[in-house]
Amino acid sequence: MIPRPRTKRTRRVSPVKAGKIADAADSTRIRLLKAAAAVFAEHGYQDATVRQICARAGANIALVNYHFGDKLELYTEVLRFALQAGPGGTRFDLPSVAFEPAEALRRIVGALVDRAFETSDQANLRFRLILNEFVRPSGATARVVDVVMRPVYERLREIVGAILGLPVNHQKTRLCVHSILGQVAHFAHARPMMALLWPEMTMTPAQRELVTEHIAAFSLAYLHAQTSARVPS
Amino acid sequence: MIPRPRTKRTRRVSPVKAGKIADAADSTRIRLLKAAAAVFAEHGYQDATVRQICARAGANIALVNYHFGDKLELYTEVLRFALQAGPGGTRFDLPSVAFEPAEALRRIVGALVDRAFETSDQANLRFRLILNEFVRPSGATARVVDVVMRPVYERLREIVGAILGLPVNHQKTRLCVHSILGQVAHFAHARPMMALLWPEMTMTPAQRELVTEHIAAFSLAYLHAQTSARVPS
DNA sequence: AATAGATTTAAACTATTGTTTAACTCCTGT
DNA sequence: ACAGGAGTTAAACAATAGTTTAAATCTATT
Repeated sequence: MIPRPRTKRTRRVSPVKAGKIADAADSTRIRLLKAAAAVFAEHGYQDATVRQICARAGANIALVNYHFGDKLELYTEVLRFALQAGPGGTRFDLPSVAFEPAEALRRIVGALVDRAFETSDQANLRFRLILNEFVRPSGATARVVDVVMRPVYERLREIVGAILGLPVNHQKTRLCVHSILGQVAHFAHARPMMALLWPEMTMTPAQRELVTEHIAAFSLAYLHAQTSARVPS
Repeated sequence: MIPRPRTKRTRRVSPVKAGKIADAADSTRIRLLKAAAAVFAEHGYQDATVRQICARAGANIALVNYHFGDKLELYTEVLRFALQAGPGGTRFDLPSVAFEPAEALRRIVGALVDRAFETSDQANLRFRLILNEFVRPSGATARVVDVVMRPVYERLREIVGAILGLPVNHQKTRLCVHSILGQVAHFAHARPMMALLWPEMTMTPAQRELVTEHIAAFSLAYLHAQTSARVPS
């Protein structure tokens, strides 16, 4: 897996990088990035193979090293490429601050759940990349967290804090945020297990909406109960 | 990874299997099982290597194939070995039916959380084996589910159903059970991510108790709210 | 003690991984 | 036209994986 460090030679960046040559040159580069995004999202960093990626991109095996140096740099580039706002799409559907907190919570949960089960969508690729990082950190985990996870986390803390009437870094605020994230991650992640325990739950669109509503209601019950019966801890 | 199917030859079982020879024979077998349980629990099925296991057991590399046929059969045997009730311990601390449902829920959550963070304990090995199956099914997933996960799942359905006043296979009952399991799995599983988002949460014993109490309270809020404001769906 | 079978060992084998090499093609600028 | 570099290719390389082999060792029974 980890070959001995040898003469690592990344592509010498062309002096005419942005010139007419760039189009044709970037073509396979982009194809590799797209293929890599799909394969990494499906299998995770460790299980995705360079050959898989190249086959999907219709490129030679050596090209990932030629264009990106090595597999990890390709992965980092995929994250940079896939995690930033797509063309015309907001970064992670962070609901506007205009919504009342409860509605904002519903929307962010809905966005996360939809995203987790949407197939073959770029937004979904993003989500799966993150989910994989959750359980199998890959050396680029810190970047994933900073770029994608933390915004969602901070936004959720604002929303939950607003409902609870507690500061965003209060212990209780954070625990609740993790409870919400945990539910979403579980439904998205434990599918092979759920298929055995609850075969009827196949996450059809209707079931997805049901799950979203459930998670929101399940979470809001506690949040609202805390609001009404306030005992400063 | 998957070598071509050749002449698969498992150990020819000795005719004097239960005789005096068995002790010495089972010795390395048991050592392999214990080492394998630890390594599989730590790294998961795919990432654990036969060489790691044998090194830990102080055994030759060929012995896992000699005694178990192949890696997957060893893993299956580890599950059979590790997942059944240990000497003098109940299977999964399923709380007695004597407790009132809310207390039973607290206890089962507490047992799961403790188990998830207890280090170097056999019960913890069990739990980690299961957690790994959650996210990276290994071909023995069905067995893990049947032997370990399903009892917890069924028990939780009884408890939640009792609080909700709904049958165990009602949709809402199942959704709530998954919300609870999801929270536990999340706190147990997303530690590398949580270390980045919430560095202070290091799951000390005190924090574990806090998390347990939180998950129970968070979940019971919804369950109790549903009980009081019943609207048949 | 001797023998037969069970167990253990070191080494090899096969497949797959990421990576590198050297030749080759193609295009561009002079 | 042609020199030169960017891009591409097939092949090989090194490391590691699980597995197998054939010989050595051990052990229990005769």
